[in-house]
Order: sequence, then structure tokens, then C-alpha cells
Amino acid sequence: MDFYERVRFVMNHIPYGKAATYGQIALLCGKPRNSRQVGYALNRRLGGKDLPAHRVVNASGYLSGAASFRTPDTQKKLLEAEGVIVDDENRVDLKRFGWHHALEDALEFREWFEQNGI
DNA sequence: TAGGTGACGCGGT
DNA sequence: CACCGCGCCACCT
Repeated sequence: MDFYERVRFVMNHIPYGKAATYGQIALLCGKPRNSRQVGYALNRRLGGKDLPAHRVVNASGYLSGAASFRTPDTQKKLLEAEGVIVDDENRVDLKRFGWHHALEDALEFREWFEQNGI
């Protein structure tokens, strides 16, 4: 199984206007302890260059990867353009903008990986 | 081969 | 809440 292929697939399912955590992505990829690898993948742009990477924040809601975008405020701008509120501490309220339905898609994702040998 | 790193997360205080 | 320590794991050196 190719972890990065899974990351690409899952990333493309993060809803517009919502923020997913590294842990959620890792979990949906079938590797609940690989949250650090999700960050590694995005930082090195593994799995593709046109992913909605700005929608990924850490478990506390902080835009921990902001420094890896074009400019220090690029991620914040992209999120705000989708209606996501980012406070002056570069943090989003996951209660409001979190991807709360992620687990409900887990089965569908697992089957897709199965059928596509990923 | 051994050791260091980090877009992470959780549990304890 | 915030802060801290520790576990985690694919990748580099």
C-alpha cells in the first residue's frame, strides 16, 4: 500500500470551507499513528501539487504548516477565502470549522483503496 | 548502522 | 486553558 497515494485521495475529499487535522488524514489513510508523515508528505509535496493543503491544521487548530506556503500568510488567506475564520494567533476553531464527518467516509475510503490496490 | 528531525498527538499537571 | 514530556515513525545525514 502506498501511503502517499492514500494521502492524496483523502486530501481531495476534505470539504470546501472545512479544516482537517493531520491525525484525521492519517487515520483515514489506515495509519492512525502516522500524523507526522502526513505533514512530511505535504511539506515535500508528495502525492501531488494541487492538493488543498491549506485545509490541514494541527489538532489544536493552529496552522502549523503556514511557513511552508508561498508567504507566511498564504494559508490564512486561502482559508479565509473559503469563509474559514483564522484568528490573530493563526488558529481556527475546529468546533466550528472542523471536518466532523470524516469518520463517516472511512469505510468508503477503505473500499476504494482495496479496489485500487492502494 | 546509529542517531537526529519534525506541517503530530495525547495525557498529565 | 497552557505547558510539558513522551511516544510515534518515515526519512535524512
